[in-house]
Amino acid sequence: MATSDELRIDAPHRELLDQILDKWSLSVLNELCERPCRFNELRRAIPQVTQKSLTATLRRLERNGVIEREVVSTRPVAVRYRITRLGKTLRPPIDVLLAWAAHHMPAIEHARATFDSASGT
Amino acid sequence: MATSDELRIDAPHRELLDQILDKWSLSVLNELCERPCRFNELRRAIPQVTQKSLTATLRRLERNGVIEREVVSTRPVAVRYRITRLGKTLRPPIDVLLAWAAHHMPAIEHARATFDSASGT
DNA sequence: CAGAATCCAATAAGATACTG
DNA sequence: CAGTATCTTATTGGATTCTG
Repeated sequence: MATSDELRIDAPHRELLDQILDKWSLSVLNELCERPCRFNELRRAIPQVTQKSLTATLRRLERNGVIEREVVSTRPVAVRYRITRLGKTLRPPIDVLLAWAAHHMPAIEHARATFDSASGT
Repeated sequence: MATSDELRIDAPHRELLDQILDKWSLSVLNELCERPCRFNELRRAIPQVTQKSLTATLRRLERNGVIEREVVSTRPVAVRYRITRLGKTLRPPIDVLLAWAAHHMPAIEHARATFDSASGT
């Protein structure tokens, strides 16, 4: 039993995971799990991300309640992003995922090579 | 200790997770974890996916070694997709993820509502 | 510093038609 | 049945400029 509907992936769940597991979110969450960061700190920590994409990612994560944005009114302004309590609960799932990736990476690279050579020939 | 580099998300890992956790992969893997499926069975099981996206998703998953494609040469041909041994190891990470989503969905919807009303005003 | 605005190129997604 | 091919249309991503 529990084979058929143990896990239904309905649209809301898919959409949610899409928003939290996208290209840059994992890196951002990973940074913010370690310490609060300012905008340009994050840019430096994740060099490949553009300012535009980083902004979009931060907004999305904030909207979903996993990070929060605090404006420190100095001159010039400082903005500090930090992980929320809800966001912290994401750590175990993400860890499991990264552990999976790290562990199986060799097998996957082998599979890719096999696939590519089979197609390329 | 173990705060700073406990988890580095390097490019290969990010790319890998991108390929396996994308919009349709979770649904496809979920179906194939339960039983082998033919192409059109998958289409019916995941009604929103287009034929084009499903084909792309299946190729990508096959390339990464988590599913395999078997052609049964009847007339007309049948194609059977099934999960591989490697693919089965994805189940626990995915389960953890879906459990997280299911459990925290209410909190997230609340966060979204709060965020949206704060912006909209 | 922390973005918003804009423009443009590249890519992805949808719809349709066709094939072994 | 299980796709491929093609065309068109969003949607994304990068680069650049500007601002409180």
